[in-house]
Amino acid sequence: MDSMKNVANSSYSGGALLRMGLNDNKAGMQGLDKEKINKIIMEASKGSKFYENELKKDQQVNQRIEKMMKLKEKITQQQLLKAQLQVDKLVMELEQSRNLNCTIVHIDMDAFYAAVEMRDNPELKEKPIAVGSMSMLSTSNYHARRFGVRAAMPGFIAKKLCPHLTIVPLNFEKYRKVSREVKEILAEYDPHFMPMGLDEAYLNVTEHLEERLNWPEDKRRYFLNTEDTTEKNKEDINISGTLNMDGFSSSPELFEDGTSVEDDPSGQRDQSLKNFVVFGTSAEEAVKEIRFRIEQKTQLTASAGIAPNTMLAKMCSDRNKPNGQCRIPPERQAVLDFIKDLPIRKVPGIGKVTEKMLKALGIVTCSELYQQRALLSLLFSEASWRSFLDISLGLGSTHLEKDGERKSMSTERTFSEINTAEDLYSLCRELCRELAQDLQKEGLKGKTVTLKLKNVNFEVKTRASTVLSSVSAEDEIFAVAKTLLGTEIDSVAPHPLRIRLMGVRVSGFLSDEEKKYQQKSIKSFLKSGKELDFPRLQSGKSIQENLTKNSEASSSGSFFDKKRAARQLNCNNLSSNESVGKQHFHGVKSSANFVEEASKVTDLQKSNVCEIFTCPVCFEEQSSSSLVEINRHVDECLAGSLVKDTVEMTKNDISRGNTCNFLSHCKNENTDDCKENITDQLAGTGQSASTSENSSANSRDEKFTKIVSEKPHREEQPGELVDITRNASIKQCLFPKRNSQETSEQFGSMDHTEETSSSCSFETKEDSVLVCPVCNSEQKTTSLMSFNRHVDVCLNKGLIQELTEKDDCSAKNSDTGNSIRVGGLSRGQQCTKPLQGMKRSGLTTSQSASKKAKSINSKRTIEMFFK
DNA sequence: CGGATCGAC
DNA sequence: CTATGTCGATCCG
Repeated sequence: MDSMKNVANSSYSGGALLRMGLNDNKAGMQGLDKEKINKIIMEASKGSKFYENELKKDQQVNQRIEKMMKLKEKITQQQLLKAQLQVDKLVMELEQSRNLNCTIVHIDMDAFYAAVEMRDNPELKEKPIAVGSMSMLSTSNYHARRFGVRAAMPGFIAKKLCPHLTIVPLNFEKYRKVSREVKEILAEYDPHFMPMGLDEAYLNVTEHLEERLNWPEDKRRYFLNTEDTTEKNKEDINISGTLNMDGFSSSPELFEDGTSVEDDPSGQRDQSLKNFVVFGTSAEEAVKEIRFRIEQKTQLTASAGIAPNTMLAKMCSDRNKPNGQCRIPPERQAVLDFIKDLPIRKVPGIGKVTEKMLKALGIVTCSELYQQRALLSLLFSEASWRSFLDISLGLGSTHLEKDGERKSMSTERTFSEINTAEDLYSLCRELCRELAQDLQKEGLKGKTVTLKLKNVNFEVKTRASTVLSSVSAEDEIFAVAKTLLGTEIDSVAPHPLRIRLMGVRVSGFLSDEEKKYQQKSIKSFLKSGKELDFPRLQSGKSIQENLTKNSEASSSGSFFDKKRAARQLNCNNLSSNESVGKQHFHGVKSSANFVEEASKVTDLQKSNVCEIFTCPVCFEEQSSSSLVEINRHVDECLAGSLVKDTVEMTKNDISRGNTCNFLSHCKNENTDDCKENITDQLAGTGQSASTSENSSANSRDEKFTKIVSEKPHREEQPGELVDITRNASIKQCLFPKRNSQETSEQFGSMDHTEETSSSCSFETKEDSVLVCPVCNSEQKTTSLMSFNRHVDVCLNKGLIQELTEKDDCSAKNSDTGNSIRVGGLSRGQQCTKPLQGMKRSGLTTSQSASKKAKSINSKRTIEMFFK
C-alpha cells in the first residue's frame, strides 16, 4: 500500500508525540490541513491507554538517543579520522562493485484494497472511503487521504477526521483474486518476479528487455478491452478510440516516446480509430505496457519504479504515484542525483525510530547520511552503518533473491480484554491449532516456542522456551505455550492477567539435512540401548518438562545449557509452585487448568508411526504407535527403578548442591566469570572431558551467532561473510548431523550430541563421513585425528557418565532446596519487571514453596501418565 | 537463547 | 457507546 508507511508516521501523531507531522497532505478544498488533522487525532487519542503507551515508547527512544549522544561526546577527533579512513576504504570497494547492468522494476498497486472496493461498487467512487473496521483501517482512497485518513489508523479516529467516510470491511478473497490476475501479467516479464504482499512486486526485467529489443511490433501491440462494457470502460475510451484511463492517456509521457510508435505515421497515437496500442522496446515502454495491461485486466491502476536495483526501484515507484512511473537511468550520476536530497525516511528499511535517531545527529537526507559515515560507523552496529552506507551510495540488490528459508512462523490476535484463566488457555490452544496447521502446510518443525502477550495497557511481553525436540503439532506447541502462559498468569497473581492480544510463534526450524537425519537416528538410538544417559528424574515430570531443554542438563550437557536448564527448571518450579501455593484464587484456578490441559495433551499427542524399539531401561522390545507411548513405557521403567536409586542419590546431593549454589551466585554477577569458575570447580571432579567439550560447543555457538548477525541485508554485498553464510557445507558444520537428537528428545538429552557438534569444527572443509563405533553416529571429519578425538570423547563420556549419572539425576530429580534456589534466582532475573531488586531476600520463601510445589507436581504428573 | 524492538504492509 | 493490527527479522544483553 503506498500509503502505509506514511500512516505509520501520522496515525499516532499527537502533536507531542510526533515531530514529523503529517506528510504530503494535499489540503484540497474539502480536505483538512495538517494542523487540524493533528489536533483531531490528538484529541481522540489523548488519555487513552494506547496513547500513554505511545508516549512511553517515545521516551524510550529518547533515552536511546540520549545514550547515543553521550557516546558521541566521547568520540575523539583521532577516532573519527581513523574511522573515516576505514570507511572510505570500504566506500571505494563498494563503488567498484557497483552494478548498473540490471533493470529492476517495482510495481505498486494504487490504494489497492480501496481501489478494488471502488471498482466493485461505483457508489463509492466519488466518496472518501477506507477499507477496514472501526478498530483499524488497512488503506484509504486518495479522497479520504485528504482528510488525513490513512492505513493503520483506527476507524473511529478516521471518522472524526472525516465524518462522511465510508468504511468498507476487508474482503481478502477478492484482493487475492485480483492480485493473482496482476501476477499473471507480471510473470510474463519476469517469471521469477518477487511478490511483496498482495499489491506489490519486484521484477527483474533485464532479460525481458534484451529479448524485447528484437520483438516485432505485433508482440508489443495490445488491444483495448472493449468487450467488457461497464460504465468505466466506456468512459475510458474516448471518441477517437484512444486510451483515457485515469491519466493514462492524458499523461503526455505515456506515448511521448516517438521511437516507440512505429506504426503511427503521424506520430500521434490518438489520431486514428485504432483500438489498439503499441508499446516500444525501452524499459519505460515495457513498464507502461505492464501498467496498461494491469489496468485493462483489472480496471485498477499501478505505479512503478525502474532502476538498477531494488532499493532504488522501490523509491522510484513512490515518486509519481498514483498511476505514474519513474525511472533512474543506469548511470552512477543519475543514481546519486536521485539519492541526494531524498529524505532518509523514504528509504525502505529506515523507519520511524531510525529516522529520529539520525535526525538527532542532524541527518535527514541521504547526502547527509553519506557525510556522516565515519561518525555513524562509530555509533551504530556494523550491520546498521553498512546499510546506511549502501543507502547513501544508492546501492541495493540487483537480483531478486528468492526468499530464503523462513526463520519463524507465528499467529497472533487482538481481542477485547480477556482475563480468566480458562479463556486464556483456550485462546492459547486455538492459536496453537492455527499455527500448527500453518506449520504443517509448509512441513516445518521448530524448536522454540514464543508466547506473546499484550496487556490492556498495550505493554507487550514475549516469553520463549526452547525444547529439545522440534514441535509442529497443536498439542506439542500448546504444551510449551501453556507452560509459558501459566508462568505469566502466576506472575501477576493474585491479579488477573488482563490482555488484549495473544500470539504464538515457532522458530528454530530444522534444516532439511537435520530432518532427514533425525529419521535415521531414532531407530539407531532406540535399538542400541547403549545410550542410557537420559536423566532419570524425567520419570516423574510432566510431558512438557520432558520436552523442555532443561532436561538437557545431564552430566555432559554444556554449562551453557546447564545454566539455561537451571533457569528454566526454576521457571517451571516457580510457576507450578505458585499455582499450587493456593494463597491466590487465581493461582489455584490456573493450576487446575494446567492439570486438565496437560492430560489432554497426553491423550492427544499421537503419531502414526508403529515401530519396534528396545527400551533403554528394561531392554525389552516394545512395539508402540506413538512416541508418547514409548515415553510412557520408559518412564514407568524409570519410575520403577527410581525407588531403589533414591537412597544412593541423596548422598550425592551435597556436592551437586554446591555447584548449583555457585551457579546462582554467578548469575548475579558476571557470566564469563561464572563460566570460568564453574569450569574450574568441575575440573577437579573428574569432569574435565566435558569441560573442554563444552567450551568448544560454546565457541561454536558464538561463531554462529556472529555470522548470522553479520549477514548483510542486501545481497550483492561483497566480502566473505556473504559467502560463508551461503555455503552449505559450512552450514552443515554449524548444524552437524546429530545422532538421535531429534527424536530421543523425549528421553532427555543425548550426550554425544554435544561431541558431535564440537568435533565438527568450524574449519572443516572437505567432509568424509565415518561412523563412530561408540555412539553409532555419522561423523563428518577432515582428518583422522578429529575423528579419533570424537571416539575418545565418546568413550570417555560413557565412563564419566557412569560415574556422574546419579549425581545428575539427583540434580534434577531430588527435591533438595538447592536446585530450587538456583532457579529462583535466575528466574527472578529473567522476569525483570516485578522481580528486579528482590535479590536474595525473596528466595527463602519461594524456596520452600517451590519444594512443595515440585513434589505435588511430580505426583500429579505421574498419575496423569497412568490415566 | 530470550526478550525487545524495528520495519513492512 | 467503545474502539489503535499482524508478521518476520534483527538487535542487544
